[in-house]
Amino acid sequence: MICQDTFYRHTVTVDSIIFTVGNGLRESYRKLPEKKLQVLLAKRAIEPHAGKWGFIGSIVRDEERFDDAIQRSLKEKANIKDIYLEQLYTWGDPKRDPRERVISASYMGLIDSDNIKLKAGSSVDDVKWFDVKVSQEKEKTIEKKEGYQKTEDLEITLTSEKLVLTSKVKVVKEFTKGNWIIYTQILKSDLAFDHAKMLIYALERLKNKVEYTTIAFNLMPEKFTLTELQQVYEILLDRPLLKANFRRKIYDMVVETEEYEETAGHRPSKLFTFNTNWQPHVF
Amino acid sequence: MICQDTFYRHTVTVDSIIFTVGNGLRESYRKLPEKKLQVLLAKRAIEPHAGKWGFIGSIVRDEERFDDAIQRSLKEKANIKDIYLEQLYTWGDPKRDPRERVISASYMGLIDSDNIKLKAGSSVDDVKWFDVKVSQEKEKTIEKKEGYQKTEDLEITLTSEKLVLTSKVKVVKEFTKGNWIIYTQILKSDLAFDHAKMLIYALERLKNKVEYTTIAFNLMPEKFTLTELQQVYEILLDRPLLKANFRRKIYDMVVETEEYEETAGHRPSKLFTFNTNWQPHVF
DNA sequence: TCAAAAGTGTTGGACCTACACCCATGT
DNA sequence: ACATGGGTGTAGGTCCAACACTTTTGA
Repeated sequence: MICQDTFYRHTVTVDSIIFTVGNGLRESYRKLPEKKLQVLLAKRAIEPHAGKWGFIGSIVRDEERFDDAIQRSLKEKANIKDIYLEQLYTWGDPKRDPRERVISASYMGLIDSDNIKLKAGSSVDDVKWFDVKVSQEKEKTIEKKEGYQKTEDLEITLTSEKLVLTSKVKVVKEFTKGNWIIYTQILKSDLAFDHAKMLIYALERLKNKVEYTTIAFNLMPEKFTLTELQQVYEILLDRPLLKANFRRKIYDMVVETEEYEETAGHRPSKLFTFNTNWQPHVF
Repeated sequence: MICQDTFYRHTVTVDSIIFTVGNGLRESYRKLPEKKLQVLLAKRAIEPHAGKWGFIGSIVRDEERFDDAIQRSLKEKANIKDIYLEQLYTWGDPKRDPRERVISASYMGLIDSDNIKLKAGSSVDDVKWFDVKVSQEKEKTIEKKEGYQKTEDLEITLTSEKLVLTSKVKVVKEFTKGNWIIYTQILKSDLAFDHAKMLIYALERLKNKVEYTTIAFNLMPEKFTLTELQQVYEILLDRPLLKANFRRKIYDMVVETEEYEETAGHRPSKLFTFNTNWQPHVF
């Protein structure tokens, strides 16, 4: 049995879920452009799922570190270099790839898309930013003996110009004896593999981390206005924030510059940068 | 190149880092027993690292889900069944196994050790709870251009009766542009593989999760006193808590029973159970 | 009687929420 | 003039840390 075990070998990939916040339309000369959450997808040129859109990833080669595989795939396939990434979760379901078992370690990255010139590379036909919209279709909470269970049907809509990809995912969150157990099931998806699941998972983590870290700053350009920063927070948290309170909260994390945004229709706003001396309160 | 990639195959394992809180000595008839954090280790019967102590794990078989592999290995090797586990991190360094590349998905579990009868099973010579002590030997913070860097030398001491295992680990935490990047390096370790790294990582996560979840309840028996619960929190957080404040904080999460602890030397304390109707404030 | 722990009440401060208000700009 | 966003002040409430105090028990 010991010797047998040494024969089990698996294909392992890394996949990156890259988010950015893009500008929408400017309604009038007075109004600021709307911001919107976007995710990077590539159109697969190779089987399986050739022609479908999915996250950028790659098979991990012999003697290749995960980090190297991730950075290599992003460079080769989309022309993205040296970005902040963090490991999210490793997906091990034997059936997640239709042909053979493939284990995938997923990573999340956040970038300012204005700093990046996307370019489709090897084994992908196209790379694009897709606007992300998740809406809850149904929701049900039932009491259980030791806790309760919440079922949500989510519809994910990803749009890029005329392209629209939709997925439906059922999320069952069970709270038993103090622990969350979460099952996710894809009901229908235009995305490759189980990437709809990965997206839901990444969005959840993103929301959580925005609250108690400074990851949101990865989405900002070098210099930004406080309203821009607030818009980014609002989009990530998916709720409106009060200006005065938001500013007090992030006061220590930013430093003002001497520059102003030359806008139109209203008072110009000061530009800020990230305060590199800022320290989180707890280590 | 596409065809080439399909040939890369890797051995994948799952490893479980199981914590419990055990009782120490009772100094006098009046005093309560000291509590101490413990971690489960097995003495490896097979190569590589035969004879060394390490976490319980197993190679993931064909068509086997990660969860199944974890639960199987715990049952086969230590006689532990159906416990709460959560995925921690996947370690992909090509050199982490001395013989061939092995990728490991690590899981963290918390149990009440009194509910478990440990029994060494296949491919392990022994399984034991080890008291965990981590002490900081050196610490240095240096300012960098965009942030700062903190270096810690940690000494990990794991003890079980007469057995003492020590490890020294250097942790470099870099805070750059709002992101934590953490490198860990094992200087010296009595544990198998990179398990010292895994332990440090798990302890960090454990501390964080105790603050904003109810995982600590996994360490408690069905019925417990509030002081016992507080002791568990104190050990996990590694700092003393004030009784009155602690009780107000966990007030909603517990329900009192009619029973009392028959103690000695002081006023008997009421026994509580976890409140299964308790809901975290934010979903 | 007394050491140890069980258990509760109070106070001041930090922080958060909500809202109100004034300022500066381009058309 | 005015719509729009820039920017700041304040009042009220909640939560938390720190401390003080009373109660109950077994030896």
